[in-house]
Amino acid sequence: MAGLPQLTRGICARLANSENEDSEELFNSQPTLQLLSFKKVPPTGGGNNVDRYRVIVSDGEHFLQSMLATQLNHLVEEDAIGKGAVAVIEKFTCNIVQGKRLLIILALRVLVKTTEKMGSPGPVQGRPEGGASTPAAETPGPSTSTNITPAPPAAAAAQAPRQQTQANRNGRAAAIYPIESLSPYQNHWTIKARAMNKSDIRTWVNQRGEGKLFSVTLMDDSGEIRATAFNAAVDLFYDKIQEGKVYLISKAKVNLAKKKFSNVNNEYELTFERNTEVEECLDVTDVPTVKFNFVPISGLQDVSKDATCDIIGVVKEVGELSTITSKATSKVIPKRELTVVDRSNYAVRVTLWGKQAEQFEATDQPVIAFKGVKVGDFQGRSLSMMSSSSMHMNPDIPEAHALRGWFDAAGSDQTFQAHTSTFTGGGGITFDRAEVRNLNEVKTAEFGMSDKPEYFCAQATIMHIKNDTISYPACPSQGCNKKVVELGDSWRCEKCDKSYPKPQHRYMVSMAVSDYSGQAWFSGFNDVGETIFGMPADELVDIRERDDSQFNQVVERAIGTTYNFACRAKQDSYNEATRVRYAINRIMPLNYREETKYLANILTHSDWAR
DNA sequence: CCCCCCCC
Repeated sequence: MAGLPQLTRGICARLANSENEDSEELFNSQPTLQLLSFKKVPPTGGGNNVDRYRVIVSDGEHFLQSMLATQLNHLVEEDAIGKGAVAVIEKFTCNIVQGKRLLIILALRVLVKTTEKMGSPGPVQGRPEGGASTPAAETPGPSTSTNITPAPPAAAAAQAPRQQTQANRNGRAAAIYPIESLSPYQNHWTIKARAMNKSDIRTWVNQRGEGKLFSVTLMDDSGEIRATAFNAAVDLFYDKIQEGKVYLISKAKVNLAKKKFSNVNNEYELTFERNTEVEECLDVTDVPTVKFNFVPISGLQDVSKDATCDIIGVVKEVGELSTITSKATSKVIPKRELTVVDRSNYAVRVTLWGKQAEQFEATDQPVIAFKGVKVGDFQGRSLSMMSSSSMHMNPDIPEAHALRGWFDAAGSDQTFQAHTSTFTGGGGITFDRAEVRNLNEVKTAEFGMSDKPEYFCAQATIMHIKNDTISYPACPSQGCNKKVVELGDSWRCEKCDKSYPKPQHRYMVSMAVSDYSGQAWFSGFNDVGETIFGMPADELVDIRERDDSQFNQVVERAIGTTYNFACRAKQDSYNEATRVRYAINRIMPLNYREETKYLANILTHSDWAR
């Protein structure tokens, strides 16, 4: 084996049995190992959507499972490391996965690439007693201290007090661990992370007592973790930690995160304690600012209620500042609604609360990225800011620039589809190909003949629009939609018990639609009118009053377009006659890319293709 | 150790 470096014999067994050996000497050693095999592991869904590499490492005697930290993936992808490579593992940590120690490789340096397997490693067997007395690794690294677990006597006594100075004295940077490597099983770490989303100080009072807390999300290029400080730790760290700055943080407690309370993508969370060390770091290279995982607004229908998501869009409208009274606490809370649109041609309402609602100012329809906003089902889909959400106006990211360009060029003239609510709490709010019926079938299969409404989808073309009444004058107060009556020079809403100088017209459209099998009359409300006419009802009413032929043109233009519909069929009695009426729950312009994909898929899988 | 995030 001449010419090949020495492997750090025995290290695999020590690591495999290291639960009783939480010694910094072991964890700070830099063993030389051979990388025997690589396997790409697809994302599990829980984490960030990145492939990972499982690597079998060998010390010549035993082999051991390990994972590459994702920031090292490029080494595999660029073929810098591969089967047989011998490397110094410069930094690593261990997690316990299904009762087994799993080595996580955080940094490595390749010594030599060879295909020759060194030694004849076998599996680590049993749990040799006295693991701590196995010979130390050949290349001990700098030591830092442990703060909880008693390490084997020799190591612990000598090193405990040396915590902070060690790194400086060696003239080496402190060993920085990526956030993704943090786990409760390992406590010698320092992270270098940007503080994002610092909350206000909140107080609580409950049966178990009272206190105060604040929390902050810490982020580096490997991931993010939520950190919380309670009581005395609030005084220690609240002022020190500032939004957007980068800190070296160590000795915080790592706990399992309670997933249902967090939208931060980490299994764990940190608690700042009295002895936690937080030091601002001025070298902020490679510490990202914010990470987004944007969902198109059209895609919100597939995000479940109460989940959080990231959205980026143009603020089409800024609502007035208003207030609501919380039912639970009867507190009065300021709120403001933004209407945000994106290139999916959907609009969604985002609610800001409290100070943020009061202080919101936007000139000129800015692009805003929202991180961690909560998805609600009001009017189909709505979004709401939470304390852990953040809002980033005109962020300097490609998505924002692309949106700006699109909106300024074309988007501002567009009409946007809204997520619409279900009327009865049943299905039928989304277009679903599995639910598509041809119109002949709809009319003959006794759809909607029962007492309950029934739902179906259709792909059909507008053939005719009843144009005598296409809209009604509605109450302008948000969400009321009630018809108002003209009284003198004002318009009265019975429901709101208020008069308004002007109504807001809302569409109520009846149209004949047709597919290859037949024709049916569908009716739709405001969103349907806006989709087919491409303008709000007020505008079309205005056109009609000014110029009837121009109005007819607008209506004519809507004829002949094909849409995907989600409909509700329901029995209805009118003038003593019972018939079935078809209401449009959702109308979707055809997405030809999607339609083509669907058809191509049918062709590929049909008998004709064989 | 919080875990509320509101209303239509």
